[in-house]
Amino acid sequence: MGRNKYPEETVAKILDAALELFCAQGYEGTSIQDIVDRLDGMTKGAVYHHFKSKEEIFNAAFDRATAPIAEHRRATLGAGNMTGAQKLKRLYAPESVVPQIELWARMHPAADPVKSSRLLAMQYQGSFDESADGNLLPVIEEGIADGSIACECPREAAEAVSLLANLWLLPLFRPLEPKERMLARAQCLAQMAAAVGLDLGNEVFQTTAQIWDVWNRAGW
Amino acid sequence: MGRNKYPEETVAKILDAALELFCAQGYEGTSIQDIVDRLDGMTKGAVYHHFKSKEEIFNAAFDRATAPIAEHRRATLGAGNMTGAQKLKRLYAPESVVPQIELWARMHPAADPVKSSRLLAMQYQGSFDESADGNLLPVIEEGIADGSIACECPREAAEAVSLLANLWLLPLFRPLEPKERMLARAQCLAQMAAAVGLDLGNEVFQTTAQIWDVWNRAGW
DNA sequence: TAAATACATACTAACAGTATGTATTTGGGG
DNA sequence: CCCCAAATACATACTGTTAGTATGTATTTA
Repeated sequence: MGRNKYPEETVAKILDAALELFCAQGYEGTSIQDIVDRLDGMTKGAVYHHFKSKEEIFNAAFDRATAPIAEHRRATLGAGNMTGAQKLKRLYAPESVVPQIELWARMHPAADPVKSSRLLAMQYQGSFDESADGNLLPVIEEGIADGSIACECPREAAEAVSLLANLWLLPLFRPLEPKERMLARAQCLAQMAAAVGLDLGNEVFQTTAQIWDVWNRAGW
Repeated sequence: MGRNKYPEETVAKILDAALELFCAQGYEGTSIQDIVDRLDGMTKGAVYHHFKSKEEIFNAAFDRATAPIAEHRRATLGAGNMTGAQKLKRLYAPESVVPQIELWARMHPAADPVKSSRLLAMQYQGSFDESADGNLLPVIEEGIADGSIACECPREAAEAVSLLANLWLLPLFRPLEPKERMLARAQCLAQMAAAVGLDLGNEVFQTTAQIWDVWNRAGW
């Protein structure tokens, strides 16, 4: 194929193919050759010219997919002068969560924790990162500072809520439960969060319902 | 090596070696050859005579290690005529949890979610199984039946508590936090559980402290 | 026009798993 | 108790697939 004048197009193609395959088949279930086969005409040499390992492709593919969504989430928080409590509610409102879910749904992850163990590990690690360096803990602390949130253990509450939201409310690695069960989970999480001073707002239920719709429509 | 009169000894050796390696290096990080190399003189043929795949070795190794502990846990619950609420507390008392933790500590799992992603997936899946088919949900329902527990969403509460206990209170896949942080997590979980009607009892704090000691002594 | 870039081609090493061979034990008939 | 066939417990030698590398070549850039 000679040489492409615009190599970033090649990189984009590689990452698109990789993302889809990693989600559908898992990390171990996807070979570099699988990816190459979707890149009509291209060969492994091209892939290994742009990326030094399968690991790097995996990380780059997910970073690329999730970065704009994280950016959007940050943006909705930054705008206006909201209290910490208001920001917390917005973090779990449909407008913040649904774009992320639509991405996941398009990626068709396998509803099997073992096949998706690598993705699961990412989400697990990500839950701690989200609470520490991401949005959740800072927002809670902001709320404590401005008096809109009363929480005695901000770090712990953030971690627990983040873990449950990412690994329990999101139906990524398990077969989709009936809608009312998912709503019951949301209700349960909201009660638990309230017990440690976090009001997730009533919008979590709309969020959960929309997540379910998206997931159900995607055929899970 | 000819043929062993007592093949179950060979099986035991294989599983012992496999368990240690899978924990220390993860599933993908451990090759069959790694296991064989610890079985002085034995070869791959022996391994594949007793087990049909790496997957099967993995499952057999963990089943073998965890079965007696699960049995012990069941036994402490069965004995005597306790209410559901009392059984629930006992589920998180040191006597129920510490044996399990000592096993994990001996196995030296890697404190890295990605390297241990397969184990993490096991624990994740196991959390749902534990609440559904295992001890937790049945105990809660027993408590509801005998009036000692008032819980509106037993299934959801069981899943949430089980997930947090297994993936957050147990320091399996993340570096060990300072002791006071772990105790704060326990406190936070207890508050959250109480909010959905589950009293985990005061022994969770002793349990958490003992877990920390075991883990710390094991050098994490 | 020389160097850097974007690929392709051809290879290696490690891996899970298989096919097959061989020695030992077991179990049943005399 | 003994003999022998079948089953068992391994060892040896192999295959197919994989991530990754080494190297070659055409195109672009400076």
